Amino acid sequence: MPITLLVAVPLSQRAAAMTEQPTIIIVDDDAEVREALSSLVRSVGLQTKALASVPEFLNEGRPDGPTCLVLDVRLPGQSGLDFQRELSAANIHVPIIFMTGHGDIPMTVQAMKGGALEFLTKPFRDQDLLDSIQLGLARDRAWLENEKAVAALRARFETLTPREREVMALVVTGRPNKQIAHDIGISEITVKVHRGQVMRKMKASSLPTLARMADKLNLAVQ
Amino acid sequence: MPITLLVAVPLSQRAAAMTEQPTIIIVDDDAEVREALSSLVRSVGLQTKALASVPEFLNEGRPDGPTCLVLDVRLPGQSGLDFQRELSAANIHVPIIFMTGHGDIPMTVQAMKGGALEFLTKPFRDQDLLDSIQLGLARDRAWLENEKAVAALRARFETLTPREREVMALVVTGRPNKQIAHDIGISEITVKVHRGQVMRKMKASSLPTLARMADKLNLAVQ
DNA sequence: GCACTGTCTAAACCAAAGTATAATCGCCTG
DNA sequence: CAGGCGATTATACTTTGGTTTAGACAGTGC
Repeated sequence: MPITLLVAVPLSQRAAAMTEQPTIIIVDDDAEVREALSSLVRSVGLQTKALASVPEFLNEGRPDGPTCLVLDVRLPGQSGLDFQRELSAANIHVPIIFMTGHGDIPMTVQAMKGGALEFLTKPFRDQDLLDSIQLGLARDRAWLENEKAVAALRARFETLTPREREVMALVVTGRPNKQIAHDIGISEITVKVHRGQVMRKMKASSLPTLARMADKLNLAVQ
Repeated sequence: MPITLLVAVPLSQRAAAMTEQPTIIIVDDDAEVREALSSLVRSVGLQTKALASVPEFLNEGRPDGPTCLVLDVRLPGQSGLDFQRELSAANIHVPIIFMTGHGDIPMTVQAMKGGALEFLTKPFRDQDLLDSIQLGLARDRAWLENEKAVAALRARFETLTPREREVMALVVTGRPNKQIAHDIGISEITVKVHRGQVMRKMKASSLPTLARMADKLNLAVQ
């Protein structure tokens, strides 16, 4: 039986503490608009970072706390949609709210398909933007929380030796020790030893718990 | 310990055989457009049903096989977006492709947020529609397959007696028999009997398998 | 009343899981 | 080369899990 271990490696570096303050990043090439939006967002008690272009975002570094991007689709250099694609390709997950003065439907469709939270046409009501921002932050908080949990799991999984990983992959399918031993050609007692180690290292209190951890890690036997 | 069983009841009646032929439902009030689209879709070997209005859809009854809706957003009576909301509220899951001659961005955003697959502006290229339809069918097939599996699980779960469900809910948390017995105030051996029954009735070959079934059923102990 | 279902329990086992101790072997590193 | 780690195994036990057989009791429906 050929056994392969598949572990999802979610390249995101955004797994961060939940205690951090939320940050709203506003990107618009028009300084006046930037300032107005920034002021609006600050008026509801949220921390903002106003930028004129996209490269600044990557240079500035990403905040650790819950984040929401407010982007003009038409930006100098790279368009907002290109940037969205780029973030997506780099596996960087941030809720994006697009704004546009002269957008069209295909552009809107592309943005929404790409996972945009909202696509506002200027002029829009302040409250619409603020509502979207709150929704974006809520989603990002949930996402960060999940990401944090998965990262913790992965860290534990990485402390497993190759053999332990192999045994774990089979254990979570529900195969009995005897069968696992036969599958990988070792004795049953050795399987038990590895299995015990896996439970301890993964901090799993029960078999169903371990199975759910494996599922979250996309651990699979093929 | 207060124990509650939560079972998701997915009101959809669309769990059907995978062997059914796909059907594309085209709704447009313009008979010429309807015929042209219908002909286009049939030209690639797909079965179509052309309708002039939305109520017809519900009267006609829904096809059992993979389905994709092609809707003009502006329809006589109820708008396409209203209809989308209605389907969603009724928990009827069908991929929807919208078409429009005079749409705007807010309308597009609403449709996409509502889960629309595509939002095409007339005139569009035939191939764009056909591509979207194929994508819609693929998604619907996957959805139907999953729905079918969950329905089968639910059917088995419903053969369980109240006590068996209670025991199952605790078993899948990983609690040992002795604790479960204490939790619900019966003897350990009775728990074992119920547990065995649960495994047989649910056709679960192992504990992790049973746990995954419970997860799919949204079975929870609170 | 009678059959039936659901629930509960016990005795008697057998199989599987889990733990502790101890020992062997290969490999790599300081 | 000594020490550590990973992997392997054995012995010896304890604890759980799981099945079978058999009996008891309450409530439902015919």
